[in-house]
Amino acid sequence: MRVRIEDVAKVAGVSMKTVSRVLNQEPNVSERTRKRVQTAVEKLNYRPLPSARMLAGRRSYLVAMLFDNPSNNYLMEVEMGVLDACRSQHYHLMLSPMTYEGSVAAAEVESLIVQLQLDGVVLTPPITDDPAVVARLKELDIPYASVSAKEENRRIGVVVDEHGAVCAMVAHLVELGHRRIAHIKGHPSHGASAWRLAGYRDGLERAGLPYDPALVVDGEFSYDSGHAATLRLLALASRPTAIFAANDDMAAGAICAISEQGLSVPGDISVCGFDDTPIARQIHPALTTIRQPTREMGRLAALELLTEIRNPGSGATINVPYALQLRRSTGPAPATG
Amino acid sequence: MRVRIEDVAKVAGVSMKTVSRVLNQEPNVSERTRKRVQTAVEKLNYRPLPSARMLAGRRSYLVAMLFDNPSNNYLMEVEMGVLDACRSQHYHLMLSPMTYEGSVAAAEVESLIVQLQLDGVVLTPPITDDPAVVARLKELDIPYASVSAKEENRRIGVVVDEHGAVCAMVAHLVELGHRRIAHIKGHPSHGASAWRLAGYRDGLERAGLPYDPALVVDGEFSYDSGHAATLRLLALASRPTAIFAANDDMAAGAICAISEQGLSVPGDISVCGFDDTPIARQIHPALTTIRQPTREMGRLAALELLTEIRNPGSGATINVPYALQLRRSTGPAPATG
DNA sequence: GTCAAATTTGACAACGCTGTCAATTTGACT
DNA sequence: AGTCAAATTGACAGCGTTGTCAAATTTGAC
Repeated sequence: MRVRIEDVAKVAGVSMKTVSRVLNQEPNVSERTRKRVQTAVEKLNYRPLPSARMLAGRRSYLVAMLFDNPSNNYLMEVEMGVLDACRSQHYHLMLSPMTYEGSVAAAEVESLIVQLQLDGVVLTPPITDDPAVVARLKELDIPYASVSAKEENRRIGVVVDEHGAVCAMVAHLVELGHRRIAHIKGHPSHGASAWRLAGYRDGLERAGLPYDPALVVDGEFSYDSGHAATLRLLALASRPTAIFAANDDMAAGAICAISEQGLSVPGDISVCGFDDTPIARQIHPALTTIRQPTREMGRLAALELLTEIRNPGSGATINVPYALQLRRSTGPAPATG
Repeated sequence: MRVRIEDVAKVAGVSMKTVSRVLNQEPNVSERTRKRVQTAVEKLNYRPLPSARMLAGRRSYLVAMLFDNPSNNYLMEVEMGVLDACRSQHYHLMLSPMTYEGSVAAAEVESLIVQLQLDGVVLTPPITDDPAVVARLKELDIPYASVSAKEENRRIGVVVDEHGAVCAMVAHLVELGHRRIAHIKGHPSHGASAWRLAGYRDGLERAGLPYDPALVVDGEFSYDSGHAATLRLLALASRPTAIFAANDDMAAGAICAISEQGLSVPGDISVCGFDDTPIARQIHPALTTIRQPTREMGRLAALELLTEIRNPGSGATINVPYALQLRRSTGPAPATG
């Protein structure tokens, strides 16, 4: 038989309304009762029936996550985090894949929000920085949180100090003796691309190394683009001894291209990436990269969104730490070129 | 202000219940009243509120997808397919990650279904073959569809002819001149592991090759397990010239292990996998493997589920085609050993 | 024209939850 | 101890629809 809020109330020895308060994180519940209610909820494995809440409240208790598939892995991790946050607050998640085409996207968002009466939205890159979508969201005055948004679009959400992370990575390469460090840029529409490039430049500057435009080539976050970019770098008169790719996929492509040319990693050229996706550990040599706590980021972004929904104005942007993952793809610079 | 069923009733000059009857195509309404009600509905542009119907009626228009993260990629693809199907039928999807621990899982499933009044469930491997979960689902008499379930658990859902696919792969290796073909098994709890092993054996038999147990080693679908298994194979007195791994991750591990031992792929040993995950194209050499239309499978499974929900007894199991993806990791067998 | 059976209709109570507002408890200060 | 405001809790009335069951109407056989 279905467990109702009334049953939980009985077990906890309080009124239905108090249980409702705990479930919805409303204020004015003593810590002691809150605990008791939570225990009862868990014991009975209670979950509020969505339709009843929607009908009684005027909210939908629904949050959507908008995405335009940058990478299955990344997305799934963020999604798990968001899911986690939603479950802990008895919210539900709607997934909405979008074909990112400017105005179309904005219209799609609007119909989603209006028809489902969404309480809020989680944005993932690159939609975080789609001006049309962001503008529409603001017009509709609906709370939204973003994961790794550019500074100007960032009001509520979560970011990592990508700039600092890249500086640290460059410092690591410099320490290994590298002086000619190349960079493969990410897709221009992702905010991350700019941050990572900026981090690269500042990293060089801090190490007192010159910035050489010839060593910076275009990529678009895909394996193939990394492969192609690397071939261009290898064709240079004076080759780099290290390559920092703006993500792991491109770094993997780079390693492949280098091997194909009969050179070794890290013997001849060191390679490093960004993201620490599974591929980083599944190529040979394993990739030195930067790990973001992707799942945790999804969780925190959703948590902030729910906070904002509950209490407009109280959502914030959270900074989460990065971590350098040193593996076998980086090593001392070769004797001299 | 929202138009309610009461307003329609007033305009049509009948009771709310009669309006409800017309709306739900129930019998026992005279043609004359039906017309009048329909006119009123159109005039007021009335749409019943979903949450109110759900609460009063007993359907939730909610479907859940249960999973225990076998692979982010696989899952995301299936999920997108399921999502697609749900959207097309105005159903909604609940995601439910599960920690797969026998009895715990079954209890969790039950509370999910009962508490949310789910109309149906989509099962993904390995949960498809969890006896406790499947049994509970049957007891609750709730429709469920599974993706790639073992034969005995398969009532509604979608499968590919994995057996045939593996036979075809073995035939491909034989054609290249391979005679000593090894197999790295998958995780024993996945139904797929058994199918793939059986396909391997039958493939050998069809080619008139002997089955040598020494060439079949345990794995568990992970990169590392593939790596370790390969080292065991390479240590054999008489090495295989080809390795068929039960999935791509293990095949990637195998290629890495082979390179580490100073051997070349496919020069010394050919390697092939199963699934055609992104990694297949992101390692060097690119992996020969078998592609399943994962996304489409999710879509079809969900579609069958919805069919079954709407019309009990009408759901079926659908067979989808596989496709051999020939890439660089397989080549002619070496001159002789 | 009558009466029972079949058909059509309606009144009203759920459905499970939250909002409102009043009742009770707590605790800081006389 | 006594007072009063603030914090905490609870009673109860909806939210918009459908299910149940009884009432009203129509039908058809005699």
